[in-house]
Amino acid sequence: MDWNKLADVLVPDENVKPLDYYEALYPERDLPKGAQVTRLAPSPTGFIHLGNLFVAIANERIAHQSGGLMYLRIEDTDLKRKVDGAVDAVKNALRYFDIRFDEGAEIEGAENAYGPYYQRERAEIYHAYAKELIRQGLAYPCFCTEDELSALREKQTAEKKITGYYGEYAACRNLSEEEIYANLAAGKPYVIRLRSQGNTENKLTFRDEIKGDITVTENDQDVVILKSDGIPTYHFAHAIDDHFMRTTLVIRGEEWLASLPIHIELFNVLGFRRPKYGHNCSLQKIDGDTRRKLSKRKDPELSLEFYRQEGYYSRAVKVYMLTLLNSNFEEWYMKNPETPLEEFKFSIGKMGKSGALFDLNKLSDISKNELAKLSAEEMYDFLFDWAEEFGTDVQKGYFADKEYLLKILNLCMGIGGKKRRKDFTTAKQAVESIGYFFDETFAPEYAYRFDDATVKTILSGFKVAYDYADDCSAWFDKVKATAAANGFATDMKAYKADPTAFPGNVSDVAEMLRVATTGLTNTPDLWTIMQILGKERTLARLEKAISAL
RNA sequence: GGCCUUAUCGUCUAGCGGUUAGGACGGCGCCCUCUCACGGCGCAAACUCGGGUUCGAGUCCCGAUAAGGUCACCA
Repeated sequence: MDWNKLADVLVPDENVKPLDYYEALYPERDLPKGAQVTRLAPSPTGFIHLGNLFVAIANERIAHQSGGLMYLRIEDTDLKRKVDGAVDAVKNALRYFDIRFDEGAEIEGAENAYGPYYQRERAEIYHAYAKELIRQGLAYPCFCTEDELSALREKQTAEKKITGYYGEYAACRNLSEEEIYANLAAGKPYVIRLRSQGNTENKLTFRDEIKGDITVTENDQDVVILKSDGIPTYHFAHAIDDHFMRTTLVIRGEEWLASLPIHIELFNVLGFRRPKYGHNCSLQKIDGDTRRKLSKRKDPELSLEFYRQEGYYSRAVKVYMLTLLNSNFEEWYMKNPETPLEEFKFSIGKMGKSGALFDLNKLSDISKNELAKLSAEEMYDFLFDWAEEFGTDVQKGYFADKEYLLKILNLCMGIGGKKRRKDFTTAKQAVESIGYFFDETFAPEYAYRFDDATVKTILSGFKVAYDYADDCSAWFDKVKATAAANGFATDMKAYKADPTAFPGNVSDVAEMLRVATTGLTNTPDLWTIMQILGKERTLARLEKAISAL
């Protein structure tokens, strides 16, 4: 058989150059010893997953910490799944979480010497190597149809054989020259398959940077390397791209572990040195009573977009990812709350070996703490940005009077007090929680723990006494006076000694006032709220509450 | 089902032959307190089950069980 001729017929690409050309075009990178070249290789499906971020952070940390670099490669070999704007979504997500890549898709300039970074634009390179494999008799055309393939799979399943295209089942593996050209002449579509030299009887130990030593068997599947449209499959593109982009370390999801034998064989057959691999466990979630990996299809609420919409503070999400990624991060962060995250010594060896369950509680806790570090101005900006994109029109209106809002934020964040409050978890929640400061969203559902008559006299009594000019203690004296006038205890010790001697205490009176002015039982300091609200509005709200009784 | 991987409080985990099995989130209780928070203190809460090896096993070995991943012209 004339393999050279067959290669030219099967992979007609006039741009293909000799193999040396590519080696020279993409030379070894000149980096310090130990520097790692990592990559982010999303497929542009338009869905940015929390898992993508998880892996991205690990890749980014290791690259930059080692003095190396991380690049962005778009794996767009599957036309069917491609979604417009998906690359922008990836870039936006990376920017939102402040994950920098050094070269790759959409970056202009000389530093992009290892491009192109869109796989579809790299067809020439894949073709060059596919042809080479054909010439060496290590790849061949396969004319099997989808139906034939699924029939084969069913047969194998029925016979309890391992499914797939291999050995005796590889129908096109040993087609004669005449048969091949006859099929070609008949216009049958074909793919290019690897002629696997492996044997599953042979096991080898593979060292994974995350999981440690694992046993893998040789690949014996004649996997497709070039699809019928001439575009490579993931496996083939992976081997070629990570070789020529000079990747030193591939951190990817553990779903790739199963295809590692294929990749090992491909690297061998192509004569490339393999990068190191770290297979990262996927995040899981509880689904009913089983836990499973987060799935794009089933868990839209775990897309990164979800976190943006809810207004999670990006740094909080990042910190949470880091605590899951490296178990010693949390302790480090507690000791070094002010130190830049980049100074944490990220260790690939400390990455967990089993999948973690995503814990929204923990994220909320981290969010509160992160948000409590902001100044009122920073909080204003954060909330403003969120509201602009996701808020209601009324909520957008909150930002019209910046001075007013800043006062509210200072109060709700406990700025100026001994301790910061931690009332805010997300932008959405924060904006909703301050709604009572605005008449448009002040919609109280008065719920008192005392009978209407009592509440009415207390509210009325306080309203008469209230003076906007009172300072905090004068104001509270009036609260106490109102309480006393109605027989309520003003001395908590006395009240606690004998609660039955009083109808209630000052705290109950304060709660009535709080409910009347805010509609809520939980708010920051009431006196300050009244100060912010202003005299007119405070009085109006008291009046409204009284007349509602 | 085959193959690979994993197995410590509800969750994330520390542990790397001798520990009262530690921390964080969540839960609960107490204190502080005009409310709510914040903060402080405390409580409950775990080594999947069998066999070995060893003076001694959460830690090493072997099984069982369970869970996860994967078996495409998708990545």
